[in-house]
Amino acid sequence: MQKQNFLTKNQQIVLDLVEKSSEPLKAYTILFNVQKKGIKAPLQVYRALDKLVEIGKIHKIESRNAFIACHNSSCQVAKATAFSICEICEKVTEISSAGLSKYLSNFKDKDGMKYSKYNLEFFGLCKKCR
Amino acid sequence: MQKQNFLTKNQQIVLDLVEKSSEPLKAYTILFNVQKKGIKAPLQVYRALDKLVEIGKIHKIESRNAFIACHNSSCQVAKATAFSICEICEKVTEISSAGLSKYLSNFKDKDGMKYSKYNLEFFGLCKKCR
DNA sequence: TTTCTAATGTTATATTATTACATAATGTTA
DNA sequence: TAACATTATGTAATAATATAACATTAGAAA
Ligand SMILES: [Zn+2]
Ligand SMILES: [Zn+2]
Ligand SMILES: [Zn+2]
Ligand SMILES: [Zn+2]
Repeated sequence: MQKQNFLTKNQQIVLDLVEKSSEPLKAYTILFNVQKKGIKAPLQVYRALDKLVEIGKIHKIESRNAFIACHNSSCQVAKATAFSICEICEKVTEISSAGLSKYLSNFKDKDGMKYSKYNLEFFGLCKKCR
Repeated sequence: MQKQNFLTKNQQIVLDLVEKSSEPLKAYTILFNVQKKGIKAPLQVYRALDKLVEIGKIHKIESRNAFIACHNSSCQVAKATAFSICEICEKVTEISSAGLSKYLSNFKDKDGMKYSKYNLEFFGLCKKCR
């Protein structure tokens, strides 16, 4: 096996695919596309995805059950994520706004809850689809 | 059938259950609990849920695949939602903050995307679980 | 009444995700 | 190195979530 800070074989295979993709990929789409690389079962994909999400290399778009590579060095290891999603073409973009992340990271609700993480998804129409 | 602004029988049955619940309910939990009322199939539940989400009576907690009744009159009919989620006890609370909703509704990204909707989920530990 | 639309009922199936268990690789420490 | 703990893997089976397809019915609209 490998050290913590390196990716294992399956993790690297999955990450390579997700990073090459211009759109969020679903778990079974990933599975289909990595079968030629020796990954045979859903669980192998899900395990790799779990780890990659945990270390912030990819993010899950919850409303789409799909995964996208992180292209935002300032997203604090999967703890603070924001995306824009076009409801027509389904294009997803990771939002990188210092103002937004600062605002949300500092947000306190009235119940005194202590937040360690957030995920924000904006929906609308992208430039092309308007 | 009934007029648009009234709920149909199945919609009302599902809404009643979700409103009575102190926690988000999953679709199949709902199904199980409304079978005595005559709802027999998943699709009947999903159709009711879809409509109730559409009109803002309930919200879907995307990260949990679960549904919660709206307790926030100011949430613009399912267009602007924010929740806090305790990662230990799984308690979910709808956040009702004028400042937050104003900030997010006015948020513009650099790609010039026009947003019509957002969903925000905060994760952390609630008072009790800290 | 006729026609249209939205909701319903029902069956089957698709999609997404996890449990369980056996094995192997690596890290840790004595 | 040997012993042990931890993490990753492989595999099969199954659970959980969600939708497709089609027939029917209730009400709205004209
Ligand atoms: Zn990121
Ligand atoms: Zn678009
Ligand atoms: Zn609400
Ligand atoms: Zn809690």
